[in-house]
Amino acid sequence: MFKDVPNTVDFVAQEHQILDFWRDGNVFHKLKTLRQAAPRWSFIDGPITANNPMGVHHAWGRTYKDLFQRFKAMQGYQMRYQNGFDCQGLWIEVNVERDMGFKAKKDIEAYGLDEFVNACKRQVLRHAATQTEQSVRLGYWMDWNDPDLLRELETKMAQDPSQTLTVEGPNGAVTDTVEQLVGRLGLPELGGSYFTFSNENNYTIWTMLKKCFDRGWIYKGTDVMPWCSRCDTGISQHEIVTDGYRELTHTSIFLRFPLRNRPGESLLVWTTTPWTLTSNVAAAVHPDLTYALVEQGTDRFWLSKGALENAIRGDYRTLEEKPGGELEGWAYDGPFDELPAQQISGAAEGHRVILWDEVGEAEGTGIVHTAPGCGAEDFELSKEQGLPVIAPLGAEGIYLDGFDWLTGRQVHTVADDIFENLKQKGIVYRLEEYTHRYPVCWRCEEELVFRLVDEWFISMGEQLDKPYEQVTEAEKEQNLRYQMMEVVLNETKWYPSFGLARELDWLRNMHDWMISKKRYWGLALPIYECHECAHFHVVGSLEELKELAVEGWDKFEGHTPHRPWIDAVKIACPSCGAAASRIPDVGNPWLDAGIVSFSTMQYRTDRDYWGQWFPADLISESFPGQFRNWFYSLIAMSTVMERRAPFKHNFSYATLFAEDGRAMHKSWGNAIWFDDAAETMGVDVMRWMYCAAKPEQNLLFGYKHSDEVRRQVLIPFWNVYSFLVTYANIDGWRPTATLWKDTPQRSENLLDRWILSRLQSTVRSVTERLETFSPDGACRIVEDFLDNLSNWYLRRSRRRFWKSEADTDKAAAYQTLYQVMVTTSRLLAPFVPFVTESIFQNLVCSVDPDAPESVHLSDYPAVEEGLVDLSLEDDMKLARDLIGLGRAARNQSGIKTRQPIGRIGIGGISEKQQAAVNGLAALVLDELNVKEISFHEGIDEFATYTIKPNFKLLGPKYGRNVQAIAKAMSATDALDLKRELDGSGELEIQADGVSYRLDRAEIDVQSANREGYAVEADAYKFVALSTELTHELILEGLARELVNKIQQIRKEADFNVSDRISLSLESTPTVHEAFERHRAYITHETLTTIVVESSSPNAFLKSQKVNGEDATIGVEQVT
RNA sequence: GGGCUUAUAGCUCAGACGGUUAGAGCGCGCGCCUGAUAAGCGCGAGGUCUCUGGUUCGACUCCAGAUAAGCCCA
Repeated sequence: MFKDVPNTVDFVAQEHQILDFWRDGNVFHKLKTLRQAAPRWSFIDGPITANNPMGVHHAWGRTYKDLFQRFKAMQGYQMRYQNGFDCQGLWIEVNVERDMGFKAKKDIEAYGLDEFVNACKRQVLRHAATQTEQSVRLGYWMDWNDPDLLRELETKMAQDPSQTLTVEGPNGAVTDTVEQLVGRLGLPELGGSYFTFSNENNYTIWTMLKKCFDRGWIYKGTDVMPWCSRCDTGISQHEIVTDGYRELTHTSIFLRFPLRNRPGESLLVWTTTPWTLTSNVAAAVHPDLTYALVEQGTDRFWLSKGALENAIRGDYRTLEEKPGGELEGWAYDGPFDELPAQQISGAAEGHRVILWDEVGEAEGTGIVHTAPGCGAEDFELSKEQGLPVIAPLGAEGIYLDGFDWLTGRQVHTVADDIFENLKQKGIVYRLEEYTHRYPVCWRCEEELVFRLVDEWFISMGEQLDKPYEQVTEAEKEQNLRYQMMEVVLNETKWYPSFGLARELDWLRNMHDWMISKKRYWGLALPIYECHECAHFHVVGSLEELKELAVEGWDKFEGHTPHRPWIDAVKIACPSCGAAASRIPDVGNPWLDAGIVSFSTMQYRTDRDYWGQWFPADLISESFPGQFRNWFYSLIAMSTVMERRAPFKHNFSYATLFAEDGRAMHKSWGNAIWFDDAAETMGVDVMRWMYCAAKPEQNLLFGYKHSDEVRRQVLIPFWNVYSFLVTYANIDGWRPTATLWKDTPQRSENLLDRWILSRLQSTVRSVTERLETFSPDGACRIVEDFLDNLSNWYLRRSRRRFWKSEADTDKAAAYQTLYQVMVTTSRLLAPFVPFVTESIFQNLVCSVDPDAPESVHLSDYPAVEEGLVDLSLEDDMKLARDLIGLGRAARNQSGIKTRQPIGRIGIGGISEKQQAAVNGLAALVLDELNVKEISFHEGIDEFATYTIKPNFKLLGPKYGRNVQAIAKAMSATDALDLKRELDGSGELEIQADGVSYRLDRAEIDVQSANREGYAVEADAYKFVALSTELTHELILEGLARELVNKIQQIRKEADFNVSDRISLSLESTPTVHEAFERHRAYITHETLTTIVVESSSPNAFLKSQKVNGEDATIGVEQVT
């Protein structure tokens, strides 16, 4: 006996049972053992930030990762199964700051850097534990750490990081301090997920930076960049995440810059950032725009003609016009010339009009206030034009010395006072509220300002003014940019394919990579600056550091390479020998993630091992953002290290939204937490939603969608399984132990042969789709197959299972359905690992003691070519099409399916197809409830025709003349054409004076209309049913109706399906005639053993209409 | 301003290689089935396949341009 399978199932509860089964049976480790000598398939996981619980959007990506890994495992490959956690950087810091209630960097310093860094590590461990548990819940098979161990480490880190602890690793016990154990997580001796805060990850980045340094690609640059004054750090181009802008309203100001040599005249200037006016050095105009001098009261302004309407309020008079070019060099009084910073820099003295092509007049005044210390474009301009640079802001957005009353003030607090100051100076024209998209800090939402800073960069190579194809080898040799493009073009494939174009676009245009950040928790950049000789040196390894160290080594030793411990070490400057300190900056976190194709695969310690796994066969992440983030950093670092691409295939996918089409947002009430989704929908359902989604399109995720998937995919699948087990148990049918993997025997039954062929075709297509990274295509194919299985094979086969005698046909039905279900479970195991496991356990493991103990330890099904019968699949398709047409005809005529019909006529199909229909006639007759089928050449008996050319054949043959032929055909009576065609087998058509001979195949004959028949037709074939009902047919219809009614009454009376009954019937003579004529049939179908004249008082009685005739039916159980 | 993507039924989406009745699910209407049944099946209504040009005998499909939306960059 199989374990009973109810037709309703709690998928969620079942998933928990399966999880227990996998865990208790160590099934994942058995899989690794099973494949340990197999060929390798390399997947590199993009690290998930261990900063929050996992979201349903993460589950999308993780489902893909698991899908491909499970698929490849069943195909017989070994894998590394290493998950990754992203651990360092500002996003971790920000959350820890928030938890601790810190407002600014000085709070961190007051708290103590060592404690803060420790807290960051603990935060990572905590969330890594949670995300691990959630991933396991999803069914994501990876070499996971024990979450309890991660929590234990977190606790012990809080107690005392220097205490010693022993933990079990894959190759035995490892003893070390807690701090070092945490620093060694993910390394071979400890196993489990990799953590980007690991010592190995950090030191491998050092190796990479050293290579850059040796090539002269690392430099310290001065730049004006977006700055968050709260985080007190620059926001690099590479890390502004998707929504780094907000719609914000600021008070903008129109003000006058009085011209020094044109008394009474001013430039009218506009800005939305009044704090930058302190640092004005020039005013830019477009050389080709027209500028006007307008008079308003006693004021005279210059501004661009196109900006007049927008800028000027009230009446004015235009006095004069000049092209912008003629304004060049005009000197003016700046708004803050009294400030020491203006005086010392020479800006106050030198204010003048400059020309700039980027000036526009769509907003503002067409004259752009230029402050090179406060804006990136302005800074560029200052370099071109030799303008002084005034940098007003220091750390935390505080005005520096030289700004008088502003010095010491915070930039976000000064706007009103600046307006007041300018009003007193009498140069304000007007203020205006202005709404625009303004950059904000992607972590804390603080409005960004632009600040002149020193940061460290990796040079990405000059952008050459020519297409990639024309870049020479010699140029490439020196240029990381083109080396990256080269490896990407030559060695990688992208899914969806447009990913390649997007990555190349980024590579072509990317700026140098800013790798420094003035923060605390992250990679310690191994850059040592000598204050004696200004030389800087990059240290490439721990060993080199030790060798060069001149002080502080004792304070660092035993710690992970993080601040503050690493900062204690000073080295001897390789140039002058003086003691040099590490720059205090930490690294950009994409360095951490980008190095993992080296750091996690023992690049530094076991180059052979690394070579076996590099490059990855696959990486997979969500594409928004990653083209310039992880994909980019991975490629950049791999190119620096080896000038090779880090992966062969990149499968990426879009963004997950809520069902309302908007981003999920807690405050909008449309967010769904992973845990809730998993326990409500079940993860198999979620996984199917993810797999079936088109990866290049955004996925709308929600409960409505999940209900649909459950109803349309999982429940039908489960119901077929439930049906099989239920009847197998009733019949005592048992498969032989090896039946699940035996080649199916040839069944005499066409349905069996058909479904087995369909199964093979499905196996073939699904495998192809998975091999080409098209899971959505695979899902569509599977859904089609499940529909075939459930709504055709099983529906048509039901009676084969019910019949009481155990004949060969019944055995064939059981064997077939059994083998189909087992193979389908294996086929779907990578997609929906839980339900398929449940089915496999019951159908296979309970029978065959030698079977793999899990479906996931079995092999992926291979196509059994011998079972493929494409012509049978075509024939069945034809039969189903005809049945569809027949049903449509019934619908049209209003004759329900229970009413038998004498004959249907079928036409428009070839003789071969007729033979096929004859072969499947029993099916067609039964489905349509008709007595016989007749075939017809033409439809004239049932309807009229339309005749059209077969465009597909005639188009290539006659070209444009096809249209003329079509016209000529439609002008002729279709019946005449049909007769001619039937007579001679061909058709002669005169069109535009030319005569064409068309044979049968070149003509489409289509039907329409009806006359006493109900006819339905598609492009070439038709089904006509005779609507005439003989007395015999009517009686038979009544009989079937009676069976139906009696069955319903049985159900209303709450009888069991196997209860025998006595029956009474009181009705019209016609109904009694029908009953007598079909008595055997009716009593057999309804399990009636006694027919009584009048019912006993205990009988269940019901009066109703039966096909319009009054009838009272009584039923009673017979004991 | 540049790169990439998307535009098909009320909604969510399918529609290699261009072929003349453009499909599914949901929703809606009608019907069927009832030994998978708090399911299932069928039929129907509903679409100028965003617009404009072009290529072609023929364009939802290919090309160009426009419009709108999204992502990225400037």
